[in-house]
Amino acid sequence: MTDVATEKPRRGRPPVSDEQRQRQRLDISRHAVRLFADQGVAATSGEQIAQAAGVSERTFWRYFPHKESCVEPLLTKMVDAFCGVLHDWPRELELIDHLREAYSPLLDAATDEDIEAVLAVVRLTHGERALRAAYLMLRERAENALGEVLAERAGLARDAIEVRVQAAAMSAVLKIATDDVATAAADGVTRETLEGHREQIATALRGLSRML
Amino acid sequence: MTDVATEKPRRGRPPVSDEQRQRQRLDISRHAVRLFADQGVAATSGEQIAQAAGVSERTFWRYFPHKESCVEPLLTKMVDAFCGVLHDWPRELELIDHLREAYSPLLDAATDEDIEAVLAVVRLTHGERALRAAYLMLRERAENALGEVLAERAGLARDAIEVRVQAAAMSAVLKIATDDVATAAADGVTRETLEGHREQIATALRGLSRML
DNA sequence: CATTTATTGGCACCATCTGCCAACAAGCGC
DNA sequence: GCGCTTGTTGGCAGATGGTGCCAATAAATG
Repeated sequence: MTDVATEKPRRGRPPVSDEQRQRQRLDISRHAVRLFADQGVAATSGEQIAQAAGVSERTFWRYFPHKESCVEPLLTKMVDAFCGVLHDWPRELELIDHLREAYSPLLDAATDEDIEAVLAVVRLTHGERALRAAYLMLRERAENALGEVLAERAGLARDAIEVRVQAAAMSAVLKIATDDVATAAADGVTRETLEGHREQIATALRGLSRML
Repeated sequence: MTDVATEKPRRGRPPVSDEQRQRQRLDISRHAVRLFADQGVAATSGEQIAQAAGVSERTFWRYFPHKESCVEPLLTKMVDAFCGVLHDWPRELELIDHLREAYSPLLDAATDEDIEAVLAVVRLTHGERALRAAYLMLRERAENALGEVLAERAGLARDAIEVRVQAAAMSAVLKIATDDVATAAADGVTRETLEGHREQIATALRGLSRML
């Protein structure tokens, strides 16, 4: 009776592992994004995505509550990686210096194709309302993670006004930098454009501090 | 042949004026928001909104491309008012000082019911994904307007990085302040809660500058 | 009143997404 | 292997979101 796990003999088929599920979602996500980029979101039906990913339409809708949320797994992967870097941000370093050190592994963690796909999505969000909405909501999640890191660093409560404001401001900076890189990489991603993201962030951060 | 207007004798029924159309949209908007607040967005059908507003479902869908965009007229009214205040921001004043002077008329321009409705929408956006998306897109429009004001003040191009970053940061501050006021006014709006918005903004702006 | 143009409402239609259920897959003890 | 239990899948029906098309009507002009 001490261990909760022993109380359940666990009969029957076990549920699929969470990672398994995530990988499945990610796989579908890649197919969906390719279709979105090729023919637009509106012109891509759920049936089409399901077929491309090799699942029935029904299970597709089980994996994704809305069509637009197909972009989520791909984007979250990046956002999570970035949040990880953020989390290791040592107290004594400026953010930009920390990024200079820790940014490259972030890029190596993903395949070039995935990075390309993510940037394609970011570009798509400028014309596709539905995607824009999904994108913005994801950025809010990132802002939240950023808020927690900042709160811990400053020794303040997560909901302190300074923490929230600074998280929002930095998040905005990151958004702009990302947007710039995405448009710059419109035709073909080179290692330089990606490394440029860091410096883009640096420039933007400077622009922020100059406003007093 | 010199005047374009004289070339067209204009026969047949004239198109409804733009303001007329806006007023119609605003009217429907009010009905929709009430329903949204009462029973949630998902539980409110387009048919229901149309019926409440006294138009056919078909024309309802003509006025609003998506269900969620029903909140737009009500929100834009506020955003536009705010942008107007921003536009009159004299070069020599700090933003917060300008707001202290010009903020009250903004509140008087709308009925208490509309203000209440707007705040209700802002609160709703925390739980209703669809509304959140619409809300965020509207905020982007506001950020854009802010960017133009800032660009003019600073004598810089609209797409200069400093301008964009500062607009984004200030927009984020405004968002947080608005959120706080909306939750604070959860049960009943008093004049104080609304005037408090100004000071909320002031506090937030201070929090921003403290980040260096 | 006839003509012209704009808006409206009704209908058919496709796409999105959900509930329900039968089929099947994957573990367990025997 | 066979049952038993549980989780996932796919198919089908159905509600809702949203669009195109067309007839009816409204508002102007002469």
